[in-house]
Amino acid sequence: MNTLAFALLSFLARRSMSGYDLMLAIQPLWQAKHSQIYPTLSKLEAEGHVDFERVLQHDKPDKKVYSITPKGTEALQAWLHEPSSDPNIRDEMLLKAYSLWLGDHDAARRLLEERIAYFRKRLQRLEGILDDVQTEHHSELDVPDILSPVFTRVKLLERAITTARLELDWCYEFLKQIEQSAKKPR
Amino acid sequence: MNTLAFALLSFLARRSMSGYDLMLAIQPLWQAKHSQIYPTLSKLEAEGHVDFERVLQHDKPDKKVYSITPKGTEALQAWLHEPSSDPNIRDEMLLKAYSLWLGDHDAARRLLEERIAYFRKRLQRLEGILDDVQTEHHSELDVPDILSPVFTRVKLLERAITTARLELDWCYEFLKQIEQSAKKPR
DNA sequence: ATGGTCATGTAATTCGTTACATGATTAT
DNA sequence: ATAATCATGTAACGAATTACATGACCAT
Repeated sequence: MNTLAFALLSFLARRSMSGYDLMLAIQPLWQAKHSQIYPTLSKLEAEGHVDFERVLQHDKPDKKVYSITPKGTEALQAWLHEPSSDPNIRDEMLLKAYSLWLGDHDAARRLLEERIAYFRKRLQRLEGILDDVQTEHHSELDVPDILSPVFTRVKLLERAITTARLELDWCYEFLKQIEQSAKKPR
Repeated sequence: MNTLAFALLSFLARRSMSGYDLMLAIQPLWQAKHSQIYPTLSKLEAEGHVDFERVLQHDKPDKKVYSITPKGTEALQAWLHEPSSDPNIRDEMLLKAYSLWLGDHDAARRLLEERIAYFRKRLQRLEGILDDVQTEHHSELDVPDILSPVFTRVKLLERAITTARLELDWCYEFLKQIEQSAKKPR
């Protein structure tokens, strides 16, 4: 079982859903296309880690609703005890920022503005989700309880929001310095 | 040309070095193993984006020192103007944190302590490098100048340091909440 | 009509990791 | 002796993206 398989189990442990739902839900934590998710679900099913029920829909296409099995839950719990591999960040923008000295102020500006747009959108989405979760489960969140699925979810949402804000701040400051640098006579 | 190829050009644009040196230097910005770097360098050489000189060493094995060509610099500059793909983060630890509600306090503790150790080490390394760069180029950094390779490098180092500190803070707070949660009778 | 969402799959290709291979020097 | 660093490469495998394929429903 690879990390994607455990990622799918992580979501199915919270609620049963279709491959399509998983594809959408999984994105913030582990990006994968449907072409990778469907075969992985088949494997998990063959191994007995998940099972599924065919749900017929009149307006939309039929779907397979997957659920985690006891065996799947055990595998997921065992995985929690294993050491994790180092975080892996691949960001083309950072690579370009590193070589901006070879470019012009215009390229620099566009590079950062693109990324600012991306993080603004992301921030809004994340803040909306956190808001929903907090109003829906206000009572549960007074006291930290790791054994609550809501608590761990909120922890990750908060983290995503703080990092997004930080990324935005970095972009804004860099952009400001680019404008300063552009105005300076050389 | 893929992103790795541009990553290699980004480093060679600053100074000529061997595939081995590139393998070490590239890690903070784009992780790649030597088995991927050597063939990519061969391709870049075949395309005329880089060339190399064989340097004989008496104490160590001989090496090929690669340099970027004018064609390579042009390709790199053109790449700066292209839109960047979204950042891609793969972090097993976050996935496990999301499912910690299924585990025990001990698994949670170990998960975070592992990550704390990782970021402490990383922070130290980054702060050391930034220190060296700043003392070596103090005068250049008074006024922001994007067209200076030192400036863009410092920007990325600062960013890496801030995010590492943030990650650490998040881990510490989470760990504290885990201890609180463990003490509470259920 | 044109494009978007819902829904599931396979095939081809590229990217990335692990393993195989070699060999000298230096430190513990 | 044993492991680590320097140095370069190939082969096999697994992971991930892109493209191919189908089809209904809904909004503009």
